[in-house]
Amino acid sequence: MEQTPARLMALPSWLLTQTATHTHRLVQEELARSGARGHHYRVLATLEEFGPASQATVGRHAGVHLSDVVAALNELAELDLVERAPDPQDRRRNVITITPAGRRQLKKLDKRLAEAQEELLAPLSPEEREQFTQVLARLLSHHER
Amino acid sequence: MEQTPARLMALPSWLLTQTATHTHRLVQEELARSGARGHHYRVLATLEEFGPASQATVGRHAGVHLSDVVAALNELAELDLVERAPDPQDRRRNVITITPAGRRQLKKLDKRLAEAQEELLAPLSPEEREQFTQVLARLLSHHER
DNA sequence: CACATTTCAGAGGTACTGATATGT
DNA sequence: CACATATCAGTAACTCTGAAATGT
Repeated sequence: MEQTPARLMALPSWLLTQTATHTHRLVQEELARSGARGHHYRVLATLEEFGPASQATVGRHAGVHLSDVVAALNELAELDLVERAPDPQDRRRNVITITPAGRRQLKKLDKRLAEAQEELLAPLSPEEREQFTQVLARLLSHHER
Repeated sequence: MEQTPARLMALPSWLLTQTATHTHRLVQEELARSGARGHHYRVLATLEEFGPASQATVGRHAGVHLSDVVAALNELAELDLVERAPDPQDRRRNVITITPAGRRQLKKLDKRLAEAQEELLAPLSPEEREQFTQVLARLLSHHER
């Protein structure tokens, strides 16, 4: 990469989105080593933390668009990491449940992601990492309102 | 948006990429108000700061993939914001030059982006903004090596 | 009837791969 | 010949829109 215009280097939005691009690549590579992709982790994490739920609910928790939840669940069900069963209470719904294999996969992915964080934050001291994370959390919650 | 799994909220990579998504949207909306899109600003800024250059050079400075430089320049040339002329020294090359209208557009976009930064960083104090920007710059330069 | 859920088809911006034609 | 440039076609992951079918 050659020199970047000063205008760009001074723009937080540019620094942020560029860093996010690198981060995204790191995360994707780590997940791929366990045969998973972006949405898979979010969906599995949601199911483990909030329990069985309809696809719509899973999507809202996981921040995955409804249209994309379908595809993600197809893939996860294919690998027997989740189960999809009709809800007898409300026949519009499917109830999605994480399987034991899904929990094992989730644990693996947790480790992968821990490594990705390490790579991402490598140049920062522990205090800086903490601060940085806090600031990001504040920004995100502000923009989610 | 409903509650997000704790696992995700604790992941810097997640916070970063999510915030980047919001940021990207902010920036896009601002640029769109002046009829521009992502690559346009980067290309114009590069041309103004480094002077006329070949398409390949522009792309490397602007961080835009060569395949995409072509399309961006087509659009910018269509709007008379840049000029594309064959290089007599090296007949493989086009020399790209920003036009006066291009400079005016760039100034407008600078203002748009300043507003986007303001929105992005709204919850932070001036010192926090400064720190945050510094940390991002360190992370980016680390991952660009 | 209004509304929620699942599903599919497709668009739009970004990043990238690969092939080709042209020229140094 | 190796290499650089400009161009085009197409892939991939992500986010989102719109519409249809089903059910509450």
